[in-house]
Amino acid sequence: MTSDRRLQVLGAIVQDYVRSREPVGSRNLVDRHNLGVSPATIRNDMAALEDEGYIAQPHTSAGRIPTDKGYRMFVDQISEVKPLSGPERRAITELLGGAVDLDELLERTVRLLAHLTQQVAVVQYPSLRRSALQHVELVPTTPRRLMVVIITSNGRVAQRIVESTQDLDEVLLAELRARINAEVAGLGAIKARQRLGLVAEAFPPLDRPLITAIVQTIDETLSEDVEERIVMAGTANLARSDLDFPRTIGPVLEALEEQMVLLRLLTEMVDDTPDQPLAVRIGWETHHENLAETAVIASGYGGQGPQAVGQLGVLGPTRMDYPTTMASVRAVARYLSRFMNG
Amino acid sequence: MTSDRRLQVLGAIVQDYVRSREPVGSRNLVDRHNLGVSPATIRNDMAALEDEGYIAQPHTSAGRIPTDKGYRMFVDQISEVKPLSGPERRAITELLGGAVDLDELLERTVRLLAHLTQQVAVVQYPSLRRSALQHVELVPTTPRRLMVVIITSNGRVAQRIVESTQDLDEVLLAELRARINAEVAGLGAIKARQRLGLVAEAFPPLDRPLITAIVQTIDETLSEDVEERIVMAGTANLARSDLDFPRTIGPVLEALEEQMVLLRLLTEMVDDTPDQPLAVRIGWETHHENLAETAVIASGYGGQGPQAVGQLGVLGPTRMDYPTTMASVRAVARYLSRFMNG
DNA sequence: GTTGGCACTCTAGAGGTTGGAGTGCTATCT
DNA sequence: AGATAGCACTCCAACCTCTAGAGTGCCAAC
Repeated sequence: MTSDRRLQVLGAIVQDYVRSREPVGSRNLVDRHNLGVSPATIRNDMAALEDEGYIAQPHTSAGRIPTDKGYRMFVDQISEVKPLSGPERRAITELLGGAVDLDELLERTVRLLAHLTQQVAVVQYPSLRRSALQHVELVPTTPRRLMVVIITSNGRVAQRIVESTQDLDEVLLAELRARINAEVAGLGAIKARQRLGLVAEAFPPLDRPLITAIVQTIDETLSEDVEERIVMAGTANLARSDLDFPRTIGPVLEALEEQMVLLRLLTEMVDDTPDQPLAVRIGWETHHENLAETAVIASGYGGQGPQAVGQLGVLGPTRMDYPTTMASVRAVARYLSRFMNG
Repeated sequence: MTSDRRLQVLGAIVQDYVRSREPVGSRNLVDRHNLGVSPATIRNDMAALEDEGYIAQPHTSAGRIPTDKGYRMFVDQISEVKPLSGPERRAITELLGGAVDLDELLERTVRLLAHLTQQVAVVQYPSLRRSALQHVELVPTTPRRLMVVIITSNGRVAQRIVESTQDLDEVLLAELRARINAEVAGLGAIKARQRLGLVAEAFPPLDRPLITAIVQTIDETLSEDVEERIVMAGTANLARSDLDFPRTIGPVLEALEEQMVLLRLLTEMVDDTPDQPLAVRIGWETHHENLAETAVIASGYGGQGPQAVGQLGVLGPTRMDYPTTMASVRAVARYLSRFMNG
């Protein structure tokens, strides 16, 4: 990639292809974008771009379409992400501000994102591992069964059942509850787990088994992957783009059902580029066969880079409007961060 | 519908069409099912069936396909639902038995159902309105903010935030918590709501505003539709059948995103036929344009008929294997009931 | 490095044709 | 009266063939 104009040509091809969904030829290109040169010149550039692997032709004597590598170059070229319009921002503020609890906030966020981008949107619940604890509650539900409720400062609530071998003592529970909360309230999960180990020592040996069980349950809950959850919206948008890539919708839906795959992908993505606010994976870059023709745009929220408490993003065909979609993802991530406590 | 053989013919048409996905003609029919009569005779029966609206032809000189009315007749004809095989039952028991909390139980259930039927599966969370309360917890999260956590006997946990105008008094909260639980624990939501009104009276007027707010929040949570939730799985199965009804997948996905629509449909269905264990809606019977070519099979779980605590079901093309699917839905509903406490 | 010209390639779409599956009807048989 | 064989008719789906048009690559000229 040397010439400056070639970049321009690549960008034009991407834009036109995204618009028209059809291979774009040299004549059309000079007509729509005033490049100031003749089709023949463009053809030379195109040949060069094809040699370098940025574009390809479906068949001889058809126009060119961008390759994954071409999209990648295009995306990397995007420097400034354009902000949303005033009314859009106001609408978002109003929508997200009206949410009454975390579930609703995330539900509204994911719908908003799907609506803005016209793609499939995904939002991960705040990871317990990276959240700060607000409160731990011990609720006896039967004489020998206890529900441990963990509440984070960003509003997430997790529950676990603990079975006891002996009848539960209300006084002991109250003391334990106070102790645990004094120890861990306000702390991040990692520090909290360290502190939890000390709690048992303050109690008589007779009570240790129960306390250890409880502490261990909390510890597991704070560390395990099982607690990771995601919400999704906009799958109907897949069917819209179905018209052009009909064979792909099945695999994509399959991938969406594999929540673990999605979660891993999202975290990987943002971890790989900790300094960038937005992470983009295009086609094979997802390393997932079912997503070979899909692009993913993701961002952390509720904290900068590695401190992000969760991820959100959008999946769509590689042939998507990257600038606009990236703008939406970034904006929604910011608004979600703002509206989430802690 | 008079002749006995005509019913047989209708059934044969339904079966063949479900298998082959192609209009079925008279010759093929007599070949595959040994009806003991000639094609010409069948043609007469088919003409009659068409007059009565049970079957139709896509175009003149094509075979017949069942109409919604035809499927309906076929389904109503199914008397005994065949049980699952031994290994299947064992696998289900093992799978559902391994769930550690309600979220996981429902998640596993919906995946199981999707897998068994190869369709889209839907499971509604136990409705708070029809669940028995187990415990209400009041957790102060900031000096003036309170989280009300409601736990039902079937393991559902709902939370709500209550803001107070004055600093919260720990002693008062303890008393209130004890009082509320003494009043409502073990009761169904309806009775609990009645009892809740009495709680405030036992406290000094000064504390009434806060208590009223709390009680009202609980009351709302127990009554509101907003708390209804569903989980879904198997949307990828839509793409499989996509090959034959490609235009329909979009609308269906849209309908699936409208969770309210689904919820209403499920409840309506089971309410309409309170005595039947299974409810079936075929095509237009759903009264929903997007589901015009979709059939829904639903069942309540966790209680007989109107006492069911929630619904579960399956959506698929009207051209589906009703007997098998119905068997799966019924079986899964039973197993879920069994594995859910309360 | 750019451009015009030109021969070449390939696809998508428009007719045109045909085989086969299916129907409805009528006359006949039981 | 119901069942059947025969027959003429219909219509789709599949297969050809053909062509127009868009696009390319390359070469010679600017």
